[in-house]
Amino acid sequence: MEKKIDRYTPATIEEKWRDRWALSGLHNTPDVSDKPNFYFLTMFPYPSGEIHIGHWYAFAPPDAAARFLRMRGHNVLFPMGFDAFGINAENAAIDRGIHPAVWTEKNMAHMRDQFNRMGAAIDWRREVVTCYPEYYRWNQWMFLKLFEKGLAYRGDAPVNWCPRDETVLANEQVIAGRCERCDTLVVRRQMTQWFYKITQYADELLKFEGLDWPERVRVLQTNWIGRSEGVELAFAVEGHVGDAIRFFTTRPDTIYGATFMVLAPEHPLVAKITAPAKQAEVERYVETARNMAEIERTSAEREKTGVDTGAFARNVFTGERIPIWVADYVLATYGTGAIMAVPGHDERDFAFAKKYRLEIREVISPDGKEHDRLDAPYIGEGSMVRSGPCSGMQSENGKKAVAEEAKKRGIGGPSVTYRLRDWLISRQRYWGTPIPIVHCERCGAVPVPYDRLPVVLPRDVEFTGRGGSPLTHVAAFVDTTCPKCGGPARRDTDTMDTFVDSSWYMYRYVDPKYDKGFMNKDLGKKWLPVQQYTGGVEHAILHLLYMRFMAKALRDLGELWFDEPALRFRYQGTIVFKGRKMSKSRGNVQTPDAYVEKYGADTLRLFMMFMGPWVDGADWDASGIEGVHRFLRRVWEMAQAEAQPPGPRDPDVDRAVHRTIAKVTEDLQTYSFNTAVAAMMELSNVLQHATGPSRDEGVSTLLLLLAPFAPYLTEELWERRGGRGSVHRQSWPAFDAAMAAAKEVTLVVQIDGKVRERIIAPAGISTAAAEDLALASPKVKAALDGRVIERKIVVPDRLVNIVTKQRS
RNA sequence: GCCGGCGUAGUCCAAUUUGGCAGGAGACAACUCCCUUAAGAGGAGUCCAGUGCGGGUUCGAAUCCCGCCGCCGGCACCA
Repeated sequence: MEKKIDRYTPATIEEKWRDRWALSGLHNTPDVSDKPNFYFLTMFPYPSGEIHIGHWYAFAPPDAAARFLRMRGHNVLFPMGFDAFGINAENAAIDRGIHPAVWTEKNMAHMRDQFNRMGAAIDWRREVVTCYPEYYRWNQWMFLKLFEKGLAYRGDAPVNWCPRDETVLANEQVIAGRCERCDTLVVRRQMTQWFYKITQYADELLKFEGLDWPERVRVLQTNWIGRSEGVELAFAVEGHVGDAIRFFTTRPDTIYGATFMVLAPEHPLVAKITAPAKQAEVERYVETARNMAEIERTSAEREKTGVDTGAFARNVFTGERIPIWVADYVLATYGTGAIMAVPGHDERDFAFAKKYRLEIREVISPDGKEHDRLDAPYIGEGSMVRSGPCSGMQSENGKKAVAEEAKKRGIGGPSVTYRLRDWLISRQRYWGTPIPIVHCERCGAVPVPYDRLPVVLPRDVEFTGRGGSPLTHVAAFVDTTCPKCGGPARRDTDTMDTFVDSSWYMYRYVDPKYDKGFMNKDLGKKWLPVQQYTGGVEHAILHLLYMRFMAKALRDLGELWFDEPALRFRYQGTIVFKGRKMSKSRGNVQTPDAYVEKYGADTLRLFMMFMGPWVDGADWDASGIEGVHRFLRRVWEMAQAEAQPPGPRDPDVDRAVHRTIAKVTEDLQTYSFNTAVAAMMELSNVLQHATGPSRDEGVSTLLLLLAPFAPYLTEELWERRGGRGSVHRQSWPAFDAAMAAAKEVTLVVQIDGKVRERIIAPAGISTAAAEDLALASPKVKAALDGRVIERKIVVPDRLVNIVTKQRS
């Protein structure tokens, strides 16, 4: 009797299970259970309004990995939320007159729904939304704590300004001179802003001990921090007692070749020391530099420019007067913003000296001899020449000698400089966390008392897109009284960088409603630190660095009991479309909706994981989606076929099943989703031609293996096959090495590396027996005719290679 | 310029960790045949590279080493 199997209609079964799972609370994670807790976190999205293909790629594979861990016996926390502050919402308000809060709320509602369609096993009871006052009040609380500790400070510095977004940016948000968000060329501005002192943790951030993070991310962070060892020295300025110029160098051994000094245009001493005759020229130069786009100014290709200040410094080591120049090839934001220029041994100084006819002197010689003319700077190490008492020393020793001498004279000593700058957190935008500071004419910058938090972002605001931050025009917000003296005062109208929000959100998920602190520590102790974190590699030196910093700062405030927020990190590559990054402005964003409708969420999930290695990303091309859909349809048919009549087991089928268990288990641990899917396809190909109990059991095992990948289909089939409870509550199939082991192997027989014969042999055959078997083969005998055997190499269960030479 | 990573059938990829049969693990596309349908589809099979190029190590190299070429990231006047 033929059993009639209905067609696989994903839309029906997916809707059915979405409802049932929601009702039964299948995805809710208890804080305590009989299983060990496991915190699996994936970077939360910005609520742009649409879950696109890139989101699927970021979320579907980790969801499968988290589901896998559940079946492996862990109590897995897999939360989701929204990084809900940010400039897009504000721009929507300006362009379309929708309030950012309304726009964001609408988008989140839509995206939650899309997440659920994807079948993501999210415990929504723990959702975190960063734009709610109950969340951002803890941003403010942390700010005040950091302020008390000196880890938050207000400083006047040259900062990155994005003219399009009309706000300052942190260094990490400037990519190749352009705004990370909108790609606009960034300019420098001198401004007083709030900073978080991430540089205090520079050395600790370089340590990755105990962290299972990809090499690539560690290298990116290490380079970004840019630790550099050297000495810091000071040269006195002629006629300006007490205004010595401090500078950093990694090559103190070249100090006898320092024939001039250079200050960055923003250096505070420039105005002070410039000779009256040069004043106009210097001012003009500084002004020009100030107005230059950052990218142009820092381009190494551009010809160097500068002006003489007319002032002189004294090179303590040579005793010479050396001119002080101003040039924009010296960066105000690195080291002390000043250098000793050694044109003989530095390419940049050499080019500058050539152009302005400054003295170029050789003080390091590769061969120990003095040379009169240098055609190019010599960058390497060597022996010191024309270096007074140090002459004849090797660079290596000279470095120490100079450092010691400087220390003795009290003008400097060993020093370490970092490329990393403090994190600028102020933003001149509305849709963010208000900085909890009040400016009083008498008391200065006064922190808002803890009991008056949160400082709530006013809702009633006009969005014109002109005249700076909308907050500055809201009198009800700005006008306040000083918490200290009670006099009239103004609130700080800047808001915090949204990366502040995301630097600690992982602590909030454990109990997002908790109102006695940023984290419910009793529950936090059961979950933290995060055991597995996933997300895009583009955050390697943004979010991931800030998040590590914040953990260390909170630890030092006594709020955390660990050093690192996430122990293991894995990233996904980027999905591009026709070789270009997907973005709204390019108008090439690919949406999943049509595919979900046609093939179902399970197919799209599976396809996302099948496209290729997850770390590699891919160029979006849906042409292969039919293949995975066909596979699911075959599983659908196979799992509902008549039960097999009783009969003998089939060891070949059993072996295929257990090898697949091993393969999928391993691949899920290493995030090799593509090969896991391939292995399941292979198994289904085997099962289709199998019979007997091995087939029935194999199909059940396949459903379990497939459950994390295709949660809807497997749940439906599990039910139809009379499975008890949810397939997602089942234990992961156990691997049986004995069943996976082959009883027979194919031995390849090579003669001089060329394959001549294949022999079926029992597995585990001894070396001697394998050799005998090979030599007994007629084909081998024929091939050996006229040759002498030199040696035999046997790889157990794989091959026999017979090395010969011509019989002489 | 510097630092990473990657080059395998028409396409996406596997085998690289641990050197051991590339009659490719899995797919897409194309083609042939079979079976079907209201339309979709389904099944069986065929086609297709010798691993970017050159050298080396080895009994044996896609895999290890060296040098080129190409592509993709990141950094880039950081003293």
